Amino acid sequence: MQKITDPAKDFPQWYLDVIDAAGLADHAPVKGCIVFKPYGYALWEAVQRDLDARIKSLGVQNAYFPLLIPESILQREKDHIKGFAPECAVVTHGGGKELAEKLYVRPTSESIIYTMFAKWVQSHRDLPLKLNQWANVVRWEMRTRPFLRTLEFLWQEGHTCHATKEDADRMVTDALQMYVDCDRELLAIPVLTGRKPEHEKFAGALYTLSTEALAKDGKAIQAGTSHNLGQGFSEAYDVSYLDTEGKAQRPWMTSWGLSTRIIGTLIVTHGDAKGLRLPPRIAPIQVVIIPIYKSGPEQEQVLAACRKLKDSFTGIRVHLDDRDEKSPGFKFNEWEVKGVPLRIELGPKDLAKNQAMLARRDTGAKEALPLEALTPAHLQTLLEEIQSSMLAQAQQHMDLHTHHVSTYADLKKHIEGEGGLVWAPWDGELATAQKVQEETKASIRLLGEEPPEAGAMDAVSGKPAKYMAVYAKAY
RNA sequence: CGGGACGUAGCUCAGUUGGCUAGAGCGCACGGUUCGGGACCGUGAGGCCGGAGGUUCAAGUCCUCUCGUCCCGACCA
Repeated sequence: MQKITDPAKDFPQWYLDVIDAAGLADHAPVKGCIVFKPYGYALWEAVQRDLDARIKSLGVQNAYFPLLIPESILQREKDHIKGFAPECAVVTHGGGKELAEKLYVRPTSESIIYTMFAKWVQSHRDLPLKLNQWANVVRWEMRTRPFLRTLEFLWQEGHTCHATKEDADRMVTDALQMYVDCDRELLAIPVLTGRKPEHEKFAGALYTLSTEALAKDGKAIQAGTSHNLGQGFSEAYDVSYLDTEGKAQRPWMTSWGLSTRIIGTLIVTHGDAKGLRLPPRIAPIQVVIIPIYKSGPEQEQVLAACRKLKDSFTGIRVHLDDRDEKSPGFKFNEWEVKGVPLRIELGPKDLAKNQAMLARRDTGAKEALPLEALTPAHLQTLLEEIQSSMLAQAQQHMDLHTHHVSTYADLKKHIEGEGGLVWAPWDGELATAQKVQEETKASIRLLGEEPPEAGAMDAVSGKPAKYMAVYAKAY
């Protein structure tokens, strides 16, 4: 197995090494696409299980819409098509013949879903209509990297239709909170939330809310986003309903999504020089048991003890690595690369003392424990402790790399130094944001909920500030 | 799509001014000895040198085109 590049020396190479060494994904024979290997797909399945339950608890039902969207349908919302057309894959032939109308491979599904909403929504009694789909989408990105940006990616996209702006606003914030909860509780990823500036919002949206995580290299990553689409899509797709007074009304739409990019976010949030580190709640294997023995009678004794231990761990995702051809040292390293939170080592010396060694992946701490103390309850407690410890570590990293500045010099200093999230007053002008982006590569990730202090000036332009903005280099 | 680096065994790479039968380490298969932090010995399998075209008596090596990967930009989840 290959050695992993030191993340301090070459973070991008470290990222690729971890994906390879941990067996998460492989390059596909298609430009910009990856194959999810079973261990990597298991992570996505865990996200799906967790998020699907949360989505349903918001009263949203799952449905599925076609992959291919007729050009005429995609074109109906002007801003939307303008934003997405340049990065779409287009099907021009089918059945050996050129198609009369081109079919777009969905880059997102607003257009086709709202075309159906137009049929399904007639009365105020049909609202709210709340659907979600788990799907793949294609966006022809110029630059790709595994999980973080691929031509085809997997995600869920929620689409809802409401009678009032207030209802839609509530849906948008509920969806965003759902992502915050999933990020924090399942993935132990702390996130910052806020509104995107006008020039960064979703094509065709009224406004966009997003969650931003912070990678270990100081770059920001969007980890879940939620849009209030206003009435523009209702207009474009001719969705209307009759209110209680029999008057035709335009409903309000929302859409929100979280993609397989979250797996990349997981890697760059928690990974270390030894490889992947997985928070217990998402880990496909939470505890790995490694037997240690010389060939001979002790082999079967040790293995029997390991099996007994494994069988006693009900409710825990446990794996017994009983491969005879690999040495214990090899196994220690392999499971550390794969990020398994807890390791139990059991050998003849332990057996003689009726104990086992217990090692934590998050801290590296190792301790001897009597076998009778290795109960499922004890392990569960420990796994929960690791879960919260990993969230705390990530939160600490984010806090340490969050700065508030009032001068452009300080903004530059932080961005060009260790990176991170930099709060600065912003005058709301696109030109100011562009100047910063050109000179520092940092963009405005989101705007704070609170307005700037009275009299605060933009750190760059010197004009009166309208917002508190978070600048960062981003993935 | 612009700039840079690179495509030789599953992986990482070596291969001299173009020259004879293309190499190493790791991994893989088999046998044996091992097993408390990536074990060791032996044997073996595995290559139209990314692809196409060209120059040449002769191309992994030189030229052109093309496809792909990685990095840095612009675009974006």
